Amino acid sequence: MKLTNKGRYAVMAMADLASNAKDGPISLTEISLRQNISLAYLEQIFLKLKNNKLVRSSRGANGGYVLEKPASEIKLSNIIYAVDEEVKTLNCKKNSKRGCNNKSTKCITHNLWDQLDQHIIGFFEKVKLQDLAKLG
Amino acid sequence: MKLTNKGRYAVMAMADLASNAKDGPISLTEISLRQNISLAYLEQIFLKLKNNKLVRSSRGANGGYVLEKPASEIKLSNIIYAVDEEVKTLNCKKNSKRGCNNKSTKCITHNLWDQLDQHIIGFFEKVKLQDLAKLG
DNA sequence: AGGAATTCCTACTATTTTAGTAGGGATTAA
DNA sequence: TTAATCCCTACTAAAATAGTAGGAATTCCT
Repeated sequence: MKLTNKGRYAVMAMADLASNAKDGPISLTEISLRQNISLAYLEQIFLKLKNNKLVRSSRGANGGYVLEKPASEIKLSNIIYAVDEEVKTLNCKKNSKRGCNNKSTKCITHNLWDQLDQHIIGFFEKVKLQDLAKLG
Repeated sequence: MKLTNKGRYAVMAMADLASNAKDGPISLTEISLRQNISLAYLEQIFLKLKNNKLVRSSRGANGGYVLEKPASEIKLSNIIYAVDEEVKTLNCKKNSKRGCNNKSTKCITHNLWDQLDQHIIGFFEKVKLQDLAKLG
């Protein structure tokens, strides 16, 4: 599973959005200052969040982002998935001669890693953005 | 959490040791062939496994490795820990000005990530090497 | 005694991934 | 018209990963 700073930043930023909700949209500049994440990096992250329909944007001055759905309906797995693309611990490389080639006894750990993935995904499926906002 | 190929190889190799146990020690050459992992890489891995008292070695011709303890007493977390050193998803960097500095509201995800670590560790704590050997 | 098999140990290196920067364009409110 | 903001792509530096290389030490076997 790719679980990096980018994923963490995304969760942080979304939690920020949720807990600082106001009338209009919230600009990345604000989030950048509050969460101490570089603006340019946030832009990249929000591009993906937007493409995954987790936030809605309005452009121009006073523009910014708002949650696309209520915080109670956004699962953390959605966020992680949006920015990290794959929610798998490790791919047993398809065309590699090394390691797992997914047949018979070669990769005894294959199933194990799959199970772990499910575990992690399950964890993030359970927690909603709303749950996090309470902590902030 | 650092959960890479090295960790997976380590688990594979240990499972191999467990399920191919015979009278004498098993050489890395054998494991290398069976599991399709380079010998030199296996050597590095087994150095760590040995330092962590998971295997015992005998040198020289006909040398090799045996499990230090019964497979029923070796937890996967022991193995992962031995080769990957840290079992944590992400460190909120101590001296970084970026991201979490672990005070107040800055890092709302800090606790979350800690919980996830516990989840993953718990997973690997439950499974014993013996459980894996059955699969192979 | 000598050769082959094996572990032991350290250092190096190529590749990939991550994290972040840079720069310019498009849009909108005031 | 200007400033703020989103939008988008490309680039880059640093870190981590995966693996190689090479030789030393040890032990078995003939």
